[in-house]
Amino acid sequence: MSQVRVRFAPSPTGFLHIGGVRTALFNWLFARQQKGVFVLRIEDTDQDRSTDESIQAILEGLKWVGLDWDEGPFRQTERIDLYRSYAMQLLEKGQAYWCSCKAEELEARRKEAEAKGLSPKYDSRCRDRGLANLAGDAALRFKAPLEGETVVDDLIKGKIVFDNNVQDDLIILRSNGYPTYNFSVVVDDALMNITHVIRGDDHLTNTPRQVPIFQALGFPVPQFGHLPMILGSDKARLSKRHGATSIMAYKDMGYLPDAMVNYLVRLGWSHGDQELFTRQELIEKFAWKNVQTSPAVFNPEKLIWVNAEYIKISPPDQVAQALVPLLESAGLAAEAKAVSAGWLAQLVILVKERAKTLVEMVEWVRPYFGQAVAFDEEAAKKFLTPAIAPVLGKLLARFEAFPAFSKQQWEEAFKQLVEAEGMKMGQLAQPVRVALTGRTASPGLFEVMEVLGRDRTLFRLRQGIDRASRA
RNA sequence: GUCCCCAUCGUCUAGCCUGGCCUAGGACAUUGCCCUUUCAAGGCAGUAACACGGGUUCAAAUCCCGUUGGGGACACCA
Repeated sequence: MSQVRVRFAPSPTGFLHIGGVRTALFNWLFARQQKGVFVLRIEDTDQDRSTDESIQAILEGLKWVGLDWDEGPFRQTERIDLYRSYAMQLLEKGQAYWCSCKAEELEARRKEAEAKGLSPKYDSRCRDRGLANLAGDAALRFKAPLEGETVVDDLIKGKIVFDNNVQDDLIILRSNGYPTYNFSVVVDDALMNITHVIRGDDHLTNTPRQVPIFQALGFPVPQFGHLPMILGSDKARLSKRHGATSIMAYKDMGYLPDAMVNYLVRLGWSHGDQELFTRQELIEKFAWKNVQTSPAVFNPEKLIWVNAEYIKISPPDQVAQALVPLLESAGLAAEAKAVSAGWLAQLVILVKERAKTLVEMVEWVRPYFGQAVAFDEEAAKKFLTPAIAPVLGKLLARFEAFPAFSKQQWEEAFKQLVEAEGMKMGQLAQPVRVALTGRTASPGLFEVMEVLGRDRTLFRLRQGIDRASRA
């Protein structure tokens, strides 16, 4: 068995979307598992819609989710001569012909046929005219087989049979000399020795159009695998109105790349009851037979859960690193710069069980930067009252007696005071929480103090007492 | 309209190929309880599905046919 070679071939007409990432992911997984080659090819033969920014967005997106490619990126626009020469080969062999029908005419005939309830396929009127492209404005059409059937043994869907008589003679070279998708794909997949074409379900009906071209060109036909689509909550194809579809939008929303990969791979693939996988496990356990044949609805809530899990289990320094850009865009650039990576990782540990996304984490982490605390007015009003001020004063005195912070000792001192005052834990804990963090919700008090350190804890306690006495 | 694909809890899915172990399992979400200094996290419990109709068989979620429903494709887009 020769080496597995797969490819991801997006068209650069926008950002890299979630469906594209999933397609790339399955290709990548298979390549890595089989010790094969993952090729990246940019299908930019549509001059009007392709942009360089879009190519950059695709590369950026793939890099973010960690799907590295071994060859490419190849751009089809740099290979135009290649397609032309193969098209000419077909013409010479009599397997293609020039068609002088104008685009508008074809459009009109299609509409007419549809109105009559007929198939909108091309009527092959130029097929046997033996036209030459004298004016240079004809399109080249492939002579599709008129009878028989094309059988595709799909890796995911199994055997699929298409009647050849429903296929029409598709254009392989436009009148402007540019190849069309179905042709350049075949030439490239053949020339790049692609062994397995793994793509979205939406390409399934392109397969019986491409297979005869492989054959006409004398190329071996690769194996095909068609991944079911991703749907929105209304079961319609996933699109902008279902929420963000750009992979990079998820970075901005605070998702971890590993979480995206884990969620996306489980959307259509499973390994028993397992929900969370490391990359290595994914590579080892991936199998076509476990790929779903039916489309899957994208569920943002489960994505959030997966992300929360990854925030909890990923190495804190790694999460901290991913958090930095989010801190920056939240206006905490200077603060993030002022602290050490180690301390930031401590902060992550402090709040990681509470944040489901990095964006949420930014808010959880905000109170721990800087010397002073910013009070939530409502929280301060409710808990930093004149009545509590003297108790906070006593707590401050007890804490000050310790030359250094010790979680056990300080907690002990705190509890003793609560008992001495005849209070309930919460009656003192909440005011202290507000003094320390400015808010009514936070991680455990003594974990907070640990991250804050002795000096800042005492400073903020004084700040809280001051506020309470003036209330 | 034509062609193709698909069909298990609200959602992602296990089970289907190789019928019996399925009183249909797990996860997300949801509900309740527990834990608790707040918010989370966590633990426990609950609600919830084989689209429908025919076959085949001693036996069907599983095999076959049909219906219905959903998706996709029918461009000088990819």
